[in-house]
Amino acid sequence: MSPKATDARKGDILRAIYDKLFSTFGPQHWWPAKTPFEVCVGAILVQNTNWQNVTRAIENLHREGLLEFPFLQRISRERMKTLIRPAGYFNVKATRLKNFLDFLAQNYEGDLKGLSGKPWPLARAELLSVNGIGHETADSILLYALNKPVFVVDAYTKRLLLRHGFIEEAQDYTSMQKFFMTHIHSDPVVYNEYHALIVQWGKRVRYDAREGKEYLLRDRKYFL
DNA sequence: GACCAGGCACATC
DNA sequence: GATGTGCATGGT
Repeated sequence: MSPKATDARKGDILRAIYDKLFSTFGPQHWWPAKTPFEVCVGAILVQNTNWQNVTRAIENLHREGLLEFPFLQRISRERMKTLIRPAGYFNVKATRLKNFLDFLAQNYEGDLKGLSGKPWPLARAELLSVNGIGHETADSILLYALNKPVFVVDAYTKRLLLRHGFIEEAQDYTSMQKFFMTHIHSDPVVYNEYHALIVQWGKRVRYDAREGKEYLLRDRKYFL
């Protein structure tokens, strides 16, 4: 894309990519969780880890009946570590989960509705103040647990923006998020689907430098 | 055995 | 402010 592409043009391309991804991969039905609380737990456990490992940890918690705030909040750090072990980084993630649970307990009596009732920029700032919750985790919670119109940026998102020439070099999280949120109308349903589709894109699509095109891993057909 | 996967905080310069 | 490093499991 030419650096001089107008903002309107960039928006058009961004929407065209969405359409192509949706027609290729279909609705993603994110977040794969039963409750908003489970989304929060998953959002912390998935940090720098593949989702399959997280599902093992979630299953452990579910089997023990711990996927509800009052029960999870009560268990020891050691038991937490044992149960979430398959998600990797279990020492740091146990601490981060505890930090999040303490935050919920101290400010909202363990009820996500209290957090959800606040304007999302405020809720976002509060989440970011929790040690172990960074931009992506906070935004995943806001979008996928609380249904707020916040775009989630991840490593795949950055790759897509670079690949398609929307940006020329890596930019910080906030600017990449702003890019999507200024070009795609504010809608949690669309933001939900777009981010999930970008993750599919990252997993299922590779770049052929010789052809300068992308192809689907499943059949090597060219794509985008 | 190397590399990767839906980050984040902290140390160091 | 930029860059480097530790954290850990399970699949390919």
